[in-house]
Amino acid sequence: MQPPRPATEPPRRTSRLPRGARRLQLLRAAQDVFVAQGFHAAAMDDIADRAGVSKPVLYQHFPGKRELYLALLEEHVSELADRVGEAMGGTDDNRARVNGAVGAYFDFIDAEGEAFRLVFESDLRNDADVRSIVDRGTEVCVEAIAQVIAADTGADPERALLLASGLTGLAETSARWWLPRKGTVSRDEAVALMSALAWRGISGFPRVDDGDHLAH
Amino acid sequence: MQPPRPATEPPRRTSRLPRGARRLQLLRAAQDVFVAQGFHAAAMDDIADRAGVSKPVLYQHFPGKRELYLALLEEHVSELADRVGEAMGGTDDNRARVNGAVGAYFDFIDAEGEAFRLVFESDLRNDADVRSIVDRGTEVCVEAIAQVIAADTGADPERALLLASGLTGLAETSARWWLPRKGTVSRDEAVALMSALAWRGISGFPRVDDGDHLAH
DNA sequence: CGGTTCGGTGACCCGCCGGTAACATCGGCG
DNA sequence: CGCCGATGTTACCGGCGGGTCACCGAACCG
Repeated sequence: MQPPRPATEPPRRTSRLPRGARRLQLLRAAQDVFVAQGFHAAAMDDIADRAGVSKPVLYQHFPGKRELYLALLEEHVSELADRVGEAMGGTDDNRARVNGAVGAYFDFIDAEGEAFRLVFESDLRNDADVRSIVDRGTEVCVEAIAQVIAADTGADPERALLLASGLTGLAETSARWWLPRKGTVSRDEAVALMSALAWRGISGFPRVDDGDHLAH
Repeated sequence: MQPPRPATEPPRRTSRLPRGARRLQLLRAAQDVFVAQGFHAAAMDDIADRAGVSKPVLYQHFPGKRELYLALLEEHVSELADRVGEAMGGTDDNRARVNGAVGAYFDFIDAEGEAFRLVFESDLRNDADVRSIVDRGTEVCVEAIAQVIAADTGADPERALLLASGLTGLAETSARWWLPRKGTVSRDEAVALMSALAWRGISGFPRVDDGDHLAH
């Protein structure tokens, strides 16, 4: 799993690294620690130790703990938003869109490193910047889906957004439920099942020319 | 050393209270502070201040910050689980069950005091006890729903649980999306819309006698 | 009216951890 | 070689906040 380490992995501590490489290594180490312990329980010393380096090095690359965290958060929020965006834009078949979007959530949550916990289980949601980044990410996903719903059912924007938010919740929550139970249901089967649920639900709102009688 | 206190100290503080009443008041104060600031940002002094009392009083009623938090968490997790349980047990009509369960999530999230944030946005999820309480709560909700699904569609337990978890996610996420937008869509309309989505989805899995071909 | 009790307080302790200053090396270059 | 500027390290500071101690005063009771 680890990238090809230089065979010169001696008993020595990490040899000196150029700035760029060190920075990436620190980001990886920080992600591991933040995911495993959360923001508050993670100490800067833990992160430095995990990178085989001392604390001041961290501060040579990042101005503070919060900023380090924000960088990682931003990265993974964008990742999810991109995947969902691709699922919406990559086809004209709405059934495939649903399948793709549900798959995007499952793959994001099943990704190596459990980075999704930074996004969905952040223990820094009180921080205004964190809240703003996370909320903006879900907003992007919800809006991408709502746009398709509005276009293909004629639902007014408010209701399309509400429906879309429900679908993202369906995908996110079922993926998180499934993750520790991967052994019993395969990824493809789970995605197929949840896509079927979502599709049967949303395809029940057919195209109309005025969107006023959806909720009966 | 210090001349007598500037006697201009205005009127008395809070009147004395019997133990039980004080305890309840402290719980209310703690909930307000924990909801507004999260566990980590909340200081015991904040909670005591809000109750118009000094910190040691807090420790006469609760052994520590964590325990105080756990008491509140437990309370609200049970509340949600009870509401969902009632929605499942209160009727035989599956359409009504869906409507009731979705309504339960909306009401829980729309409740005075925003206590739902303790459950769904806890910044102490790393704590083993917190995780256990929250997970157990969602498990109870998911199982209650899954049982009905399994009984009425013949789906095997694993898949019924997965479907049920998706439905809870749909309700929870859409309710949280709706909350700050109450002004534009009424509670009843939102519940009706999301119930319709969920019902169309789940009622597409009809009763069968062997549960093996649901996910095609 | 003296004393016991119980609700309540100001002041303090101390461990943890984010952040920093001062010092140590490695390696390239003229 | 001897300098210099990056890369790293050890050791420290400071404050925030959970938790505690010694004490106070109102009421109640005999």
